[in-house]
Parts: sequence; C-alpha cells; structure tokens
Amino acid sequence: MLDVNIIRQDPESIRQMLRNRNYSDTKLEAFLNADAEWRMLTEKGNALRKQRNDVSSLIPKLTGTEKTKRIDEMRLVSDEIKSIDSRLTELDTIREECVLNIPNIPHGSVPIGKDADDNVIVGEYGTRKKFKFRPKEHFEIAEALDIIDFNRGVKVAGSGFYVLKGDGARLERALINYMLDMHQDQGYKEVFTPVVVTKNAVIGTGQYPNLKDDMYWLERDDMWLNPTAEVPVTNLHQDEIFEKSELPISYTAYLPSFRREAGKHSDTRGIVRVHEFNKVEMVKFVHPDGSFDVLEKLRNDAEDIVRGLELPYRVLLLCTGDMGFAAAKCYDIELYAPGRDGWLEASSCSCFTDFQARRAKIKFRPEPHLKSEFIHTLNGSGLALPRTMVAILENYQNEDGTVTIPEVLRPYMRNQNTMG
RNA sequence: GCCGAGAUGGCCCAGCCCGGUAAGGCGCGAGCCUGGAAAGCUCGUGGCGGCAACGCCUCGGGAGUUCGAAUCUCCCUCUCGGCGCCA
Repeated sequence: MLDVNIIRQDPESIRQMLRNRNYSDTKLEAFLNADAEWRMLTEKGNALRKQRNDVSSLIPKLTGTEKTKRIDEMRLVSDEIKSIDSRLTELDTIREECVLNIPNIPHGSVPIGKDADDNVIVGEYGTRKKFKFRPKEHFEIAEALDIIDFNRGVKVAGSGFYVLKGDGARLERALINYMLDMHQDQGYKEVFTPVVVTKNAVIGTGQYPNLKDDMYWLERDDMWLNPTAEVPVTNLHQDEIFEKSELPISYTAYLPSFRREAGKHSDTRGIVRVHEFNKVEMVKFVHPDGSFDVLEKLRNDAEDIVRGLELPYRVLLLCTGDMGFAAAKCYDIELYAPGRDGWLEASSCSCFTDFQARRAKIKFRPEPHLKSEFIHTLNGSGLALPRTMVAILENYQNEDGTVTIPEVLRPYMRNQNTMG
C-alpha cells in the first residue's frame, strides 16, 4: 500500500507509474475523488463535533428552558454528524479498496517494459553439460526411475498434484535440508510457521485482493492456504515496532505453498506448474536506508544455493510490466533444463520498500524519542523445490537412465551418489 | 463445543456497578537543579485533517440507546482459566 500523501501530492507521477506497470484499471481516479470528498466532510464533521463537545460540557450546568433548548439544538447537530459519518464510512471503504489495488512504485533502476520480453538478462552463469545422447525431459526420467507418480497424485488430490516416491522423496528432503542449512550459515534464522493463514495476513503482504483467485480459500473459516512462506513469515511481525538495534532480521522457512493456477492449464506430465509445492524462503526486515543493497545480498544468497548444486542458471532483472504487484524491484533466477532446452523460474527476489510494512503495520523507532517509521521488507525463494528437481534430473541424467546426485546433497542422502 | 474471566496510549494499570474533559505508574526523551552524577521537579511521549496556531478522533471491532458512551444494550473477534473431545 502506498502512502496516501504521496498519491495526493503527485497523482500524475502515479498515473505514469501505472502506465509503466501495465495497470490500466487501478481505481486511482476513484481514490482521488473519494479522498477529496472525504477530506471535505471530515473537516465539516469535525467542526460539528467541536460544537457538540462544547455545548455538551455546558449542558449539565444548565437548567429549565435554556437546557431543553440546547438539547433540542444538539439533537439536530447529532443527526447531521450521523449522516456525515455514514457517508464517511462509505468513502473510507472506497478509499481503502482503491488504495489496496494500487501497486508499488518501481525503483529507478527498474527497466521500463511491457512484459517478460523486456526483462533484462543480468548474467548467465555455470556451464552446460554436453550430452552425447538426446537429454530426456524430467518426467520421462522420473517415471522410468519410479520416483514421481503423477497418476496417483491425481487420484489422491486431483490434477496438478503429484507423489514423490523412494529416491524422489528422499531427494526432496535432502534439498530442503541443504537449503535451510546454507541459509542458516548465511545468517538466517529458521522458522516453521502455520500453513493456513488469516485474511489479514494475505492483505498484509499484498496477495489480497489482487491475487485472491490464485489462492485456496477455506470458506467455512475464512482462512487461506499459504501461497508462499512470504505470507506467514512477514506477518510474524505484524503490528510490531522494532528498536533500531533489532534490525535487520533475517528468517528462512521451509513451507508447502499452494496455488490454484486458475485460468492456466497445469502441466500434467510434469511438475513445473503444480498446485502444491515445497519452497524454502528467505525474508528480511530491514532499515529503510540501503534496502536495495540488501536485495543484492539476498539475490546472492539465493544464487549460492544454485552454485552449490552446480546448475547452469541466469539472472533476470524484471521490467516494470512484469514485476509483481508489491515489488519495487525484483530479480528472477532461472535454471537451465536441457531436456526441455528451456529456462525455469526457480526464485524471485524482491524488495518491497515500505509497501508491505504499511499494510502489515511493521515499524521501527529510529531513536527512542522519535516517531516510529515503517521498515522495509524483502524476500526471495531459495528455491522452489519442483523446478529445482526438474533441473537436477535433466542436468544430472546419464545415458543409462540413472541420475547422478549433486555432490552437496550426498551427505543428506546417506552418501548415495546415483539414483536408479 | 460448553462455562467463566478479560482486552484501556511503547509497556503496566485505574476508571465501568452509578454516562458528563481517560487518572496514575514504568520506560524513553527534553529542560531545571548539580563541580559532575543520582535523586527530585517541569514538560513531552498514538492516529487523522490543516501541516503553524488549532481542531477532531483514539479505551479489541461493529451496531444501537443518548444532547453526550471507556462506562448502558446487542452482535463479532481474540486472549487466559476450567470442563468436554482428541492426534
């Protein structure tokens, strides 16, 4: 959520920003209209309240006709206040709904562009293996090794779900532990949070309202299935005020994530786009100064995971048109998958400035006697598990159908070095 | 799920029965005092609108009664305790 003062002060630059981000219908104009009326009525209402307060403190001292007269007068004033208030409540609802639908302002270093084609490739790293055979796609490998069972996943939970078996399940567990351990070494504190979150939490991080159709909703309890650990982890500190000395705070969390992927058809033959997947996430709460430098560090922490796995990858700087709603700047890390000869987005690292902090009311006190200010939040996946597994299966496959286990994972798999 | 008790400024806590300017303490800050400090004293310490004087709001959330609600009525949320159920 943006600071309403910024919207009021310079609506034209917000309009330009929305054009750059490809948001056509954002209710900015509706906000401005409602806000102008709101401010006018607030002042009017305050003046009437002042009158009522003054007379009300006078009334107990009065007697007789003077008193009845005043009470009658105040009855009219109260009625007017009531009608102003009910209009103010309407306007407030409109204002809030509008402002919740306006995305964050991109950082100056973000390239302006329409869609994914305008993203900037920051760099390509690692070496691609030369295969002496046609590299297979991950589902061919996995089915042959019987480590992923697509049909039974569908049987249990419907399309878009899958089952890991044997070495597949163990590889998943190894990856989670490897990632958590590395993030711990990088200075992140591990947390394990609820998978079900409140509506307030999804508002706090900005998934609600604009991604609400992408999340699973538990109607009976008005709860939401975690779409990314960013939600429960960032909201851990909802409504809190930190001392300056407590910042920065870095968390890492492993948590299942759920996406309805409404309108997209899930890839039933693979695990590239599924409804439930594991992910290890990094979340940071930082001082507003230098938060974009922290983003570089965060991205590097995610790259460490990929480098450790010795997978070829590239880093993209997302353009204004492709960036997420709440982000001010965002890098994607994509893994190269030789079987499909394509790139897989496995991590997204973003700086949200104070956009989430304002929604979730996360503040810090710059100095003990000074007013509290909003902190900045960041997060990044390190990494999404299914796509990492796809990349491992396709990059580490051998001609005989076996898959070599990346060296860093072997300690987590009882020193086993191949699957199959 | 049932019964009971609670929710008041950064933190603690009074006020509620019996409606009339939200008291006090802690912490933190500024000032006075002091050779310096402690103690003491004074002031400040949430949000919104004008952005200066000022005004309004704020007692978990919402609705109602009233000239006037922290206080009375109704609904909801959360916390704690007891009972029940249970991996």
